Amino acid sequence: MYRSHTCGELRIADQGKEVSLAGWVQTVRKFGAITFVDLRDRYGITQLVFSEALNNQLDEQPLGREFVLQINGMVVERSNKNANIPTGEIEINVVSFTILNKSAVPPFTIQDDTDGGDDLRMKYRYLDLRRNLIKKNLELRYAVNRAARNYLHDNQFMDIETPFLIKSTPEGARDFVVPSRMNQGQFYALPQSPQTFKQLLMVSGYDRYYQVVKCFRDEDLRADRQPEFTQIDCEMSFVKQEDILNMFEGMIKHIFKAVKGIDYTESVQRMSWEEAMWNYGNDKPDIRFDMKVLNIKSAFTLGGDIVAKGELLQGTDFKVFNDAETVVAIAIPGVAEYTRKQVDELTEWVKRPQIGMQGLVYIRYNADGTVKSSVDKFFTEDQLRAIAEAAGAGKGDMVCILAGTEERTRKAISDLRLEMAERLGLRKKDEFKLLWVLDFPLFEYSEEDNRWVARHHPFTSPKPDHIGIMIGNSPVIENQAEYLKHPYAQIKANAYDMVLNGNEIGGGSIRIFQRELQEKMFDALGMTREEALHKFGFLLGAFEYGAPPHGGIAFGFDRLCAILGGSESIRDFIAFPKNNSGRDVMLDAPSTIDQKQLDELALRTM
RNA sequence: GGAUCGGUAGUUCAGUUGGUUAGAAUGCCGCCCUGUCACGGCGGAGGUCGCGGGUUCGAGUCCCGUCCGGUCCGCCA
Repeated sequence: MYRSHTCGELRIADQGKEVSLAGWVQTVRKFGAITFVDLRDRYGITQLVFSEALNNQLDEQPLGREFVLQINGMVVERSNKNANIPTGEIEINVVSFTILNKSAVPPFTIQDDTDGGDDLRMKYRYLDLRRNLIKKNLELRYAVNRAARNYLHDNQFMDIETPFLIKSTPEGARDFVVPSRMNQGQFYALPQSPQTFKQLLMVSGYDRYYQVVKCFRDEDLRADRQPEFTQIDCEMSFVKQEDILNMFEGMIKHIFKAVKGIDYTESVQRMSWEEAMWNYGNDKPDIRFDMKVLNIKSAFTLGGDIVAKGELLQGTDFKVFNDAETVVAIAIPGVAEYTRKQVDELTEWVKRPQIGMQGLVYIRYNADGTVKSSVDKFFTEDQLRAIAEAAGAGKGDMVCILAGTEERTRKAISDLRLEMAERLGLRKKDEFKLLWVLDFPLFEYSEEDNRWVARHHPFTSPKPDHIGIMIGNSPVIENQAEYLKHPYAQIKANAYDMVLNGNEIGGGSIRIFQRELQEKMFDALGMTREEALHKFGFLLGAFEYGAPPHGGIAFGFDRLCAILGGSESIRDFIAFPKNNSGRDVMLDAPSTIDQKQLDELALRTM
């Protein structure tokens, strides 16, 4: 027996017990005759005391950081207690010890505030995983996993595995492909999600399915995006949108409670995609704070008939605004006192290529009620005050106005809103605010291909009222610039996203379950009948045999864990993540393969 | 595909207008220390300044190229 207890277990009540412990040497603090060793395992740290009697043996077998050590000894009360660790009231008087394995000097310290950089930590990930911080993240990940599974199990969901080697159907993201040896020249694809399989399971009558499942997308990485990632993938039969929203609102609340101890009792706020774009410039708004967008002038419409025609600009003569497609503003609380330098810095910030604005117009709403702006030449004080107040500014606030083309400007005001909220400390890590965004457009126009593409995926059903638009109009786009006026641009989907603190954590839809409508959908996407049959014949076929109405949702598991853990980056919530270039620097993968392997696959390298 | 920041001791970083022998902290090694827990004290070792080229009397520093890493845009149904 290597150990009778773990290193996080012993307390003052265990005093006098003879115990054996095994773990890693965290630190060695050597004095003349007495040596303290902190022994660490997954459960904690326990202090060991090596008295003078063991000095000879310690001289022969010196201990170093990360040595694997097994000891036998007696639990005693400490004379100097350490309130910082749970085992701090006791220590072990070591009677005998065995070095189970030596360790090379680790390239970085195994501590919360490690001196290791990201690159090094990834290369020696097995050491990085010893650190408390990463361990806590993985524990949180497991807790979220367990909570989700418990909830789904209690609601009659059944975990069914679906295959990883499937057919490539390049709609949306790029597929990872795997060459087939037995069918030379042919390839499997790794699933971007188990979408069609879970729909087939609904056809088969497994009316509540879930899976915590790896998905693969061959696209560029980000701090919150990995090429292989995990989804909590769910599907239900005989449900309408409302049923799904309720079921999975319940799941997230259950996770909040189980993992964070949070009672999220209020019902989750809902808004349409149009409202989100209109009020926040973003389809996944962070609603922990207000700062809504004022649409001074917009090419985008809300509800089809409410249009900002620019009333606030009437009688003014500022060419930049008058010529712009879209003019939007936000009121930033409490920054009317910003210095010239700070405003200049903000202007530079919006002019960066990533934001791409030409400039920034500001209106200071001073504490004394006066207004001062960068465009005083073109506006009267009353006109400026009217804009400021419409943006929701009060005394002491500053209004920032951006102008330009619709899409870019709307994104820019959203970025500015988030940036300012971040700087003002309004994005609190320990505050969690959920939101359903509903009624997404069914289609999105792809300039590159000059056709409509599915915004969610091609299995998403249109709003029942909008099916007529699909049936009655051709998807052909005559004039690229006018695509927003095409009837297809108005079609809304039975699709929904769950947003947590400005992050999309889940998304789903009520699916198409009738062959005719599914075929119409493929038509709309510019797919020929032959193509549709070739790619999705199995699904169309299945719809012929009694497909029930169904819908579902998938949650980004890694991202959910990261947010609950208070981090922007998902990497530290994945045991073995890839780096920015999609490489595993520990394995040094991807790598070349042997000529023999290539030959078997009938592949040639470049 | 693009933008941007970085690469100097095992590690994290500093390094002035281009100028003598490239520094600090930490880690490592040695000696001292019986109550430390970020132990302390004294001493020591440790460098292809990512790589290649150029400018210059002289390059860690300036220029060009390249590789690697971070962040972002595009992309991610």
